[in-house]
Amino acid sequence: MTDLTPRRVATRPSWLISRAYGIAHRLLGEAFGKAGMRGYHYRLLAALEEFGPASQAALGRHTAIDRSDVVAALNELEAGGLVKRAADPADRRRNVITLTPAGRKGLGALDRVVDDVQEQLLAPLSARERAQLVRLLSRLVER
Amino acid sequence: MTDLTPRRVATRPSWLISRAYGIAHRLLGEAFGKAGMRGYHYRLLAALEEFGPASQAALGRHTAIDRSDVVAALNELEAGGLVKRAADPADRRRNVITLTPAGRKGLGALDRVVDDVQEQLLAPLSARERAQLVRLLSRLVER
DNA sequence: CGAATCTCAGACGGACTGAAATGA
DNA sequence: CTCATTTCAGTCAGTCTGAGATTC
Repeated sequence: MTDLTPRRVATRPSWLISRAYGIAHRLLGEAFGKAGMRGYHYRLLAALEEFGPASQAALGRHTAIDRSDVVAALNELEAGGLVKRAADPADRRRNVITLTPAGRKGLGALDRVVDDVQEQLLAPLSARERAQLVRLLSRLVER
Repeated sequence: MTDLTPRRVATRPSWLISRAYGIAHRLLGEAFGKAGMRGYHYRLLAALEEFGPASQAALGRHTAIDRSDVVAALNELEAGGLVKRAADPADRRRNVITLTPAGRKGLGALDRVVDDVQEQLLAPLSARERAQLVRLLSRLVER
């Protein structure tokens, strides 16, 4: 595969990033799938844990998930008992989303799943090289 | 945006790779769009230049583009006069695709477009750091 | 016969848009 | 009246699947 793609393509940094993304995306998809979840669920749970109960719109901003997709993913999380929806008494347009104890536990389990994926993803690199890669990518990404 | 996303997400290597991919994808899309092209066109032209005239199936393998999408992209390239389709006399199931002189010129122009994007993408890094990043990503990707 | 090639039509999941309903 | 929020329906581009026709 790699040796088949044209050299002018295969050597470009943007191509390497695309391939790395493809690998990460596949690993994450498989790992979340085995846990009956998707990335959206993890990001939403993580935002709730870090920022506390929030409206759906706020969750959308924290996670960069589209407002429509926040609705759908929360429906699923709520059906699984991982979050609770409640009307905000202070502003009745809002639903306040709260992490349940089960949600907190589920988040912990997903943390381990995600850590596993990082390990697989970075397997070819030493600890020193991993730190270097993270440093470089952080600079690339924070512009 | 970055400072809003949950820390457990934002610090993970797979997330950094996703963000880098997002940036690269956007820059490439915009740049190709201005040239009236898409990534598929570039990859097909590059494969033709590097490997010589080829069947559509072979092009699909070299570029990892789906058989159906190869058909569509070649239709567009042919309409623009960048490639020529001809029946293979040795195996009449095949179309042999050939780069035209205009196609070779177009590929050169796209090379410059793509190089521009690399420059924008890597702008935050020094030459030394860019080489380091490429080295690390290559290791990550060739497993 | 089975296998490969080209082509088209349609499917399919992910991301986004528009608009309605509600309320600040 | 304007703006924000929640929700649903529908769109849209990118990718892949199925099936048919042809040829090996």
